[in-house]
Amino acid sequence: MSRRRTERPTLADVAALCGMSTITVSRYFREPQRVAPDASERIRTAVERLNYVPNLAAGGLASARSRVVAMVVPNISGPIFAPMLQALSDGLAEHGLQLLLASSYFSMDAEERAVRAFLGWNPAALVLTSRFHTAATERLIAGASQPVIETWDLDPGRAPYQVGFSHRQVGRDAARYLLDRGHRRIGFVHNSAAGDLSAQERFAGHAEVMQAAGLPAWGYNPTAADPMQAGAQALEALLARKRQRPEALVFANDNLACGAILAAQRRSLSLPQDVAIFGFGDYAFADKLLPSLSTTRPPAREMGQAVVDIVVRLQAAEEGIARRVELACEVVGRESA
Amino acid sequence: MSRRRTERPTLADVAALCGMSTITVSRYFREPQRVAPDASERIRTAVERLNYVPNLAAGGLASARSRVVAMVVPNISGPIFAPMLQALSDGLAEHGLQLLLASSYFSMDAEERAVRAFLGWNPAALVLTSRFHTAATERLIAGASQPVIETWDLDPGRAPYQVGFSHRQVGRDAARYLLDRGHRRIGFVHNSAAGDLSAQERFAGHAEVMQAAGLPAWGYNPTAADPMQAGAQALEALLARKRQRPEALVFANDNLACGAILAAQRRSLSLPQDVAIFGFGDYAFADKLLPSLSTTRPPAREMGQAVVDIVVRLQAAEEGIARRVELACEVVGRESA
DNA sequence: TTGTAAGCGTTATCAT
DNA sequence: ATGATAACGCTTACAA
Repeated sequence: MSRRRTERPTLADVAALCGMSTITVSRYFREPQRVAPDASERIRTAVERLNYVPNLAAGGLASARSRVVAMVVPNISGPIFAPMLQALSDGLAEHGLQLLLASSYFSMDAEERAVRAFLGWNPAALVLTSRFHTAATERLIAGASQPVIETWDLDPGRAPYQVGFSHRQVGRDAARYLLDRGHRRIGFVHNSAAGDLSAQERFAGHAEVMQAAGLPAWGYNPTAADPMQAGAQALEALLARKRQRPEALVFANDNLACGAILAAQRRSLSLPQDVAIFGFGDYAFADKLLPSLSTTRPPAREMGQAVVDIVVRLQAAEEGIARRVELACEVVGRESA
Repeated sequence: MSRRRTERPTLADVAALCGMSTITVSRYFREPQRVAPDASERIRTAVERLNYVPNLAAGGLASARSRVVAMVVPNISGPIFAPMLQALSDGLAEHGLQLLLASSYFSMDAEERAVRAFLGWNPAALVLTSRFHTAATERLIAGASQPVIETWDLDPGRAPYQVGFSHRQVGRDAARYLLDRGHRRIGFVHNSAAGDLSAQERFAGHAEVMQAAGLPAWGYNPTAADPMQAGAQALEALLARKRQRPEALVFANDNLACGAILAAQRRSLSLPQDVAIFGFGDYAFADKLLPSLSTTRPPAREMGQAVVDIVVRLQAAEEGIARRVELACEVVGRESA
């Protein structure tokens, strides 16, 4: 008995219409060069006539492969990951691949749920952000037959493919940039959002350079949940200090730094004279602030493209794909530091 | 002969491990209340032991339904659509649905390709941006058995579900806002990116109100491809006019308006005295500029939530789901106008 | 270059 | 409450 619930034509309908077997029509889509020109032409016509759209669930089931790439990002709407997503989505589309997306809000549990659901699709690849996951996620990706690609971070010790940069190096470079400009009392403002382990890596790099220069490394923890408010809070609190008033501040990200710049505007401070401000991320607003924000630009688009490259080469079953792609960040010196 | 290409456990493996049939295990996932408590418990243990992940392609094939919602947006990384995507993705995740995403760059052909690919997944719903599509896309969605939801626009004449707002009304409201503030020579700066038909709707609303007030409606077409540069170009050109120098400018979007504000900063103009600036979109940087940008906030998150609501009710086969959800935009008066 | 047969892992249907 | 069986629409393996 037929269980067809849609009127959608199938491969069999196309095959019947042009008097060929289903497998030939199937080949027409997957390996066109193996189908004779006149057969191709007849198939093309039939496909058009019926407005045939291949059922990808059926294809995925039969081949145990799919043309989707699944990615989990902390958030979609933020200025951080969007450029990478765009590059990823565009690059995948060029190769006939599609993007399945979920956001984790820096919650490893949410990431785990997303990974679990995604693996059910047999994705061509599973792309994650950062290298910190729950134990269950680790188990899932270790047992997965799909390739896993971690982004925004690097860790030579790990098994998955990695496309990223060194957060520690970002911290080092920012500290050196400020030291080179003569600052000595340099503070680091942490992200009030917990779970941003990469930001802690950046602080580690910062601290490393400070200590090598014989200077104290210290961080400030704002309590405000909203990043802009947290940045403002940090600025107010630190400039109010009688002793050890900082000359420069590195913020865990541009949102925090932006909050500080706006707070400085309101208080009519002049930056960077009163205090130099340095961020991370080079968000879209960084060059629009007054003063414009000095920050570090992560290789967002480049990471997206590198992921596409890996996926495409995996699809083609190429050999010798590099397991680790290290990309460089760029210090963008503007007015605020 | 077995064609299994992965070691991944299947429903049959779980069933074998706990001595039940596959269908019972299948029910455990889909209709838990129909499985006896002790059976449930045994299944739960087996699932955990094997780290079982359901094959969604198989499920989708068998049921002709899937737990994915496919969406095509003009772009992912822009400040415009990201908040809606975030709300959509989050809302879907709460209901165990996933988001398949593609960007069209305002190209109807790219949209068509994406729609074609997406329909192959039998998505629970297909979500599009705007109501302008190629003829082939129209044919595809007309013939699709999946529900189609159009967003960011409204058109009573169309068949798909719609969740949006009136761009024409946005144009009207902006013009009235500026008229109320005493401006009379008000210009409209078009988007240099072609294909943004919604922006032309906003201009139509603008023109309507201007003409009703007995004032001329006119638009300026910048040529620079980059929106920020286009905005700057428009400001320079229009303020250089000897006669009919505008008192206020409505920009097709906040990017253009931002370009104008930064250009004004460089020229040390004082806004809104020299010229009032009004945007559209309420992008993340709008309140961070100096002066902060007056603009219209579209109901981005609300649209995402409304789409989720429709999808969930469709999944539950509810009756009487509204085919058109009209949401309101909000004029956000700040410093620039 | 094309075709046949079997199977991918799940769910709908019907039966008990 | 549970199960047997037959699809779902496609691709693999092998054959011709």
